[in-house]
Amino acid sequence: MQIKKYTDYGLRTLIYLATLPKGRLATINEICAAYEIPRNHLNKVIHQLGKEGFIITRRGKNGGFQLAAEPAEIRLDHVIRRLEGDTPWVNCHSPVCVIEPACELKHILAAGKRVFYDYLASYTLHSLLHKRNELEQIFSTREF
Amino acid sequence: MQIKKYTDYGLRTLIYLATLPKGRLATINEICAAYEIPRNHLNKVIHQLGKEGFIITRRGKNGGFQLAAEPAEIRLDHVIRRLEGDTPWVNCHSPVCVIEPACELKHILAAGKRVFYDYLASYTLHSLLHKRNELEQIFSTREF
DNA sequence: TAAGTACATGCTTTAATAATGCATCTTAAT
DNA sequence: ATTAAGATGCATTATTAAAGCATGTACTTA
Repeated sequence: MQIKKYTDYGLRTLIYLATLPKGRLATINEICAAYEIPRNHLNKVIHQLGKEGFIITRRGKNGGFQLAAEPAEIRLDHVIRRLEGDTPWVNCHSPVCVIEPACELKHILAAGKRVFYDYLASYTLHSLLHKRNELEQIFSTREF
Repeated sequence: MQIKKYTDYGLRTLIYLATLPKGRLATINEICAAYEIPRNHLNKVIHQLGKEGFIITRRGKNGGFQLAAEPAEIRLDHVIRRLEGDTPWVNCHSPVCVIEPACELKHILAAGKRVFYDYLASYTLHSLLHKRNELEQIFSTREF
């Protein structure tokens, strides 16, 4: 039970973007450098963030990406659900569980999962910027 | 984000035990057979269930194990927390995340995790026995 | 319009961890 | 003593996430 690095990288990307002046594009290289994370993996994360509509990407020279909405409009439950994948937290098939039709567990865990995401729904990207000044300082001391 | 088979096997074991008449011991072999799951893995699960005090194990000939308490006294949050391991749902170290000191994410996810387990705390092993008759029937048609 | 730079895409490989297998030990009943 | 049960530790396999690599496509700018 732990979110994937993939999801983590996505959230970190959004945090980074939120600290930039509006309209300024960031690049994949810039974010790899800032967080010291591998470009190839981040590549895929950025691509999905774009597909899901959390960021707007632009190809070509002087391309890059920026937030598609205000930080306060980007809900954490949405981001994590999409990046993490929204599968059940218990797998009753493959291999099949013989008591599956009589078993309540999947329903309880599904409800628990809902409760978890409902809680996250009260937070947005903006909630992650509480120490925005510190974040900016960390990033500023890392860029070339 | 999915519970481990290990945890799943533990829950299934408890469900099986709860359908037995009080005082009757089950064996690892019996449960592997009932669920068609590998003995070696279950072995470790049973051992931990005993260590954690959810079941009482007895070695030696005619040994086995039984529930250590009434189903209604065995809380699902306790069982899952122990079997699943109670680590944070996001890993900010190894490798270290450069914004860790300024980042709110871990606190929000930790709170979400608490909300999840608080929800599970309203359920017990008894909650999993809603279709007890069906469960017993499934088991009875599987035993030798 | 050619060159360069950025994201997009698909495939392959590696790493991490869960799951399983195997051997042996310990305990208890008969 | 023998047998049957869980306990324990190490080795192996399977699964999946993570990372690497190669190349395609879009867009800017000289």
